[in-house]
Amino acid sequence: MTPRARAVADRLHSAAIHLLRRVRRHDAALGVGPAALSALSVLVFGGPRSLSRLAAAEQVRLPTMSRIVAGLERAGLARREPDPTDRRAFVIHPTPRGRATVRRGRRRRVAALAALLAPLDHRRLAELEGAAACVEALLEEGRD
Amino acid sequence: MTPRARAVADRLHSAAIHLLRRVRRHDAALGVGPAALSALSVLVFGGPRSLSRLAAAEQVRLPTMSRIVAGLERAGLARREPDPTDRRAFVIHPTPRGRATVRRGRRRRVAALAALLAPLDHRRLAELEGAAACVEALLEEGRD
DNA sequence: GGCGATAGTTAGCAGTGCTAAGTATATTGG
DNA sequence: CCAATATACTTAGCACTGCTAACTATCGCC
Repeated sequence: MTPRARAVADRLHSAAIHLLRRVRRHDAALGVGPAALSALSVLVFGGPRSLSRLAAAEQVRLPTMSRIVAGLERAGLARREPDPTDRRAFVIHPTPRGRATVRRGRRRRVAALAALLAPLDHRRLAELEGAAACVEALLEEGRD
Repeated sequence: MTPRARAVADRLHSAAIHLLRRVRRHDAALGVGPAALSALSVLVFGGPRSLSRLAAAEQVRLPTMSRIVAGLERAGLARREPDPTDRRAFVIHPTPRGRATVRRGRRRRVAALAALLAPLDHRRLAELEGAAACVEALLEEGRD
């Protein structure tokens, strides 16, 4: 373990915490919590899936995701269909309202970050995007 | 607002959420919540300060930070000294145990991220560090 | 001295994480 | 084929962390 990796890990952690705190207020205006919004995004962009698979994608335990999906249903943002191949399971789908909510949240978030990203040139933007993609890829493959 | 910025904002948001969920479990072993740990880190690395200034640094409201600091005190990780220049205010200091806890959390976090960052070459590491620094700098100057 | 601003607390709510324990269905081994 | 085990999900209950509203105490200024 190099001091280099230590420093990078610390900075990533800190930057992630502060970035999320910044956007949190704007997401709050949607009336949907951050975890619910993130799960809904997965359904919209990654496609419908079972509760278990959604929980795995979000790195959260089953009961947590169960409650989140119950909230999404209550809010009319997702619905569950029976899984024809397994009567224990459901397939969770986003509703049209759910899709609209994800789009709206995305717009708000972008508006909030616009002021931040504005001063960056293309090279800098590309670096940020590359870094984010890199982190996501590492998390994906390093799935314990 | 370019589609480019939209895409970058989305990826940053998603990467931040998933990165934090990954490290959360390891931080849980400390017996200190993530917000408390982050506040304590600020005290350790950024120096003692008042509740208000700590809340501002963490982008959190006063009552939230008040409760967090109360918890840190109860756990023996921080203590408050009266501010000699203002009898309404306190200066929050980390205790030796608080410093040790931050160090331990840092070690655990690094161990957790080590497996992720291991496959990266120096160029990639530098890119991640640059991106994190960039985000922090933007958040700092864009302080509303 | 008094008035508005600032530092902090308390109470109470919502959201999100967890484990433990229970139900229902699937799968597997004898 | 039936019993044991494993899996999908729910419910209950706890902890942490965000918020606003309402309060107290002090500060700074006229």
